[in-house]
Amino acid sequence: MSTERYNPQAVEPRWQAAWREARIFETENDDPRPRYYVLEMFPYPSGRIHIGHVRNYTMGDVVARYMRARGFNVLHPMGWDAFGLPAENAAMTNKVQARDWTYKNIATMRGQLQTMGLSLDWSREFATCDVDYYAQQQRLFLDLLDADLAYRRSSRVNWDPVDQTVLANEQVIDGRGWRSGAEVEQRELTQWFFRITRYSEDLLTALETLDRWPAKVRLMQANWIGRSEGMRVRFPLTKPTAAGTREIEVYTTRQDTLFGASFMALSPDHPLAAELAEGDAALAGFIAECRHAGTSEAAIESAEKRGHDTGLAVRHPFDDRTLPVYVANFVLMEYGAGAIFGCPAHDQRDFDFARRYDLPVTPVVLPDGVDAADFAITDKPYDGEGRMINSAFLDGMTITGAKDAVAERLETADPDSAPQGKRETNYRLRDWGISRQRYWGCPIPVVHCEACGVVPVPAADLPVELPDDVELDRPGNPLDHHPTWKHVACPKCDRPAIRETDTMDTFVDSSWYFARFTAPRSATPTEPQAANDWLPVDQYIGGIEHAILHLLYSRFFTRAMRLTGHLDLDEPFAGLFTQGMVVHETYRRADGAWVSPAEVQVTGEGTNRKAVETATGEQVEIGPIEKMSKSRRNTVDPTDIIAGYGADTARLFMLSDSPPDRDVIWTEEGVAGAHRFVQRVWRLVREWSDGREAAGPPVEAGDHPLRRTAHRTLAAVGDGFATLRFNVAVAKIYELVNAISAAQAEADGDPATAAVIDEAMLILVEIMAPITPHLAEECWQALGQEGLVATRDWPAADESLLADATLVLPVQVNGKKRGELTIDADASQVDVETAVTALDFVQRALDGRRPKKIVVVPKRIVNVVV
RNA sequence: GCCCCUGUGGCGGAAUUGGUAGACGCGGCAGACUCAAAAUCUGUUGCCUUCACGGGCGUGCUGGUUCGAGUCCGGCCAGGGGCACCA
Repeated sequence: MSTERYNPQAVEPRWQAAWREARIFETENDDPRPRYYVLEMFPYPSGRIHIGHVRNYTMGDVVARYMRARGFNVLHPMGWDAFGLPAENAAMTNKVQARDWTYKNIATMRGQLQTMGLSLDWSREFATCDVDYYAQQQRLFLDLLDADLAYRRSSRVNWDPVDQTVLANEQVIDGRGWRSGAEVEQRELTQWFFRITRYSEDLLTALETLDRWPAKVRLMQANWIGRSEGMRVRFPLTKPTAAGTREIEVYTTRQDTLFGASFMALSPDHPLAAELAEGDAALAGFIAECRHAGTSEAAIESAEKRGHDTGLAVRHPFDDRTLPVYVANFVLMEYGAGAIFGCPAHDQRDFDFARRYDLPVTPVVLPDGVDAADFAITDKPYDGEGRMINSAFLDGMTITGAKDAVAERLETADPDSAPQGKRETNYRLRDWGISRQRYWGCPIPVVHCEACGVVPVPAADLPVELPDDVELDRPGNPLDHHPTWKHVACPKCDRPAIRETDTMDTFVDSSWYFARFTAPRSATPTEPQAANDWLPVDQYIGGIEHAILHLLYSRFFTRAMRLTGHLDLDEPFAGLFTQGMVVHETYRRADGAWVSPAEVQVTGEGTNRKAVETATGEQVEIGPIEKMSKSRRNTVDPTDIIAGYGADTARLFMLSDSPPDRDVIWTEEGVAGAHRFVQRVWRLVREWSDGREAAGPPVEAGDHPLRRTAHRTLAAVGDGFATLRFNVAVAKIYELVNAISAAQAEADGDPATAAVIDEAMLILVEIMAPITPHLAEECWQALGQEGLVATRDWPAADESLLADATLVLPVQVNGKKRGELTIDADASQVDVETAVTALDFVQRALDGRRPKKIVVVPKRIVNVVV
């Protein structure tokens, strides 16, 4: 008798249709079961799904299917992050509309996702470029404006003079525009911002409540927010400037080192620097030079600490010294006070500056255990702990003590003058600039009127729709040079006015989509009840590359939506999982051209592995394993894999072996291995069901080790799914299959054993269903079961089978394993000690002496110390 | 420069969270079936030593805590990631 091979091409579409017809994945908001919201970061519709999507959505799908089996009303939606620059570029290159290109891609990718057999609620699907979606986003913008969380200000931006557009920092490569190649200028432009800094402290402290987030992501966000405690200190100038400036305010976190100060430095953008430059051509030149300096990483790293002496001086607050005032290229206007005092002995940057300009270096912190006479700062500043020296009333204090003492004194004003300083907490986090001079994004719904200023578009006039007929061939903002679009009547005074032509950063779109999924057709941005019921997302899954931007913006936006009454919670994602990338080795021809894996034949082992280009027979070099990318041509098309092996094989492979948060190396052998397992399970099930009659009529399941294995596997796999340790769950499933095969080989027609195998088979199929859902349905049917596995409740593991009646305990002598002890599971500590002492090898080791100690760890191990 | 993570067989990795290191898979080796191949099945597979029973070593290196360390602590080495003039 031969069993046909499992044919995924025929089987998978059939079950996908069955699920669709039964509408089992469409979720109702008023379902009485407890809720569970699983979400994977929605894709950008670039054209085709890639293998990273397959991994991401498979993980989410296993969680969704598992939680559904556990009795939850599961929300598992899908949508499209559909605005963005690639659509504009494609439109330009291919002479199509950005909209058409985007929706065509969405259709393609939806079809591809549907071949994966995902348990998605497609009835809630939307794209962020749907007018319905961005109309609601415009309402949110108006609410944020109202709440003073959105505002306009002038800001320095990267400006590409050829494309005539603002570029994000990520789009500036070595000081040049990534597309045009033109040298990027710093330009002062009026931009829209979201006031994320209002929540700096809250966004930081609330990280502690996110206990189901990776520690790494929380740490990255904490560093990004960058809280530091210090103080503002005012230094009086020895004489007022011509324009009447009398003092300089600085920010410092090291007020303890005040007695080590040897200079003051202003940012080139500091108002006082500008004031002085009016009468000082050399200074004006220096400032211009600073502004011109590159903003690329390399430029900053190699930039020397340089300054320009203004000739001014300030008085030290605690002694009668004066300090020279410089304008220095390394001081940022955006942070603190835009001015610092320099303490060269204890700060690398200040040290470099002092060496260059020959300023004094006075140590004021003495490391513990070092003699003051032996301590000198020679080639490196000291930034560690210690006690204060050379610091008058601070001498002998710790750094912390000195910080408090200085703050105390500076904050306490003389009766007839203002305090000289004030404690202040600063954050690295900046407000979020959302203006983009782009076409394919959500229009910012305001109008500029000469008489009335910035006027919000009235809610009744929303949405502000994007026009279809834009010219993308000209440089600059297509909305700005559209002939009619921007010309409107002022909503306030009805006189001719101009629409805002900037659109919103696409990160705004993805900052609230998870809330929209809870009521995707609502006429308001959310239905607060639905949002509050579903949110926070119980399990969010996506790439680590969004650790800061998307995840921080979403946390801010949730707070903003709470303030404006759209939902009532702070944290959008209760559980976060960051999955690793899919990587593949690279192949390169002698002429340097990359060759795709599909065009290569690899043979041999280890160092003898060779790759040959199939078409030419030419040997190609096997390069390092890298993230799949178009430029390296080391991508694998999921469509080919699914067409060749089936979705279940692709899904199984993605979850096998590699822990889900680590990178997985895509190999042909690995995929083939997963496919072999799919075939093996099918063969096992088919042969069993075909031969089942021979095993006799069903009887009570016998007491067979397979029963224990099956129930333990059931418990372990459920646990693996719940904790997203899919690779371990898969290994346990393999073990169960091995155990069933072995039991089957020995069963030999025994009806009691056959009944145990029957039970184990059903458990196997049910625990595999979340991973390989099509195979599971097919097996379920082959085993003569009714209905769909997809709608089955997760089977309950029999607790009594999870523990053994008899244990085999490892026995150590002096911490080294020397043998085993077989004993009843409920044996007492004394029983175990007695039994262990009687063992041959223990007797030999004791050699007549009494053991010094016997350590018995219940149900685990025994250690005899002699 | 600062901060963080990781290091286990030929490879991906597991280890009940301080308790039998190497589960499971890939690869290898040996065998069965076959005219042959594919597919499938069985056995074996950390290193050294021994005819064998057995013994020794072994989780990057090094020291420590402990009856017991892959797991905890100190120092070092290597690889990866984040931030980057943030005062």
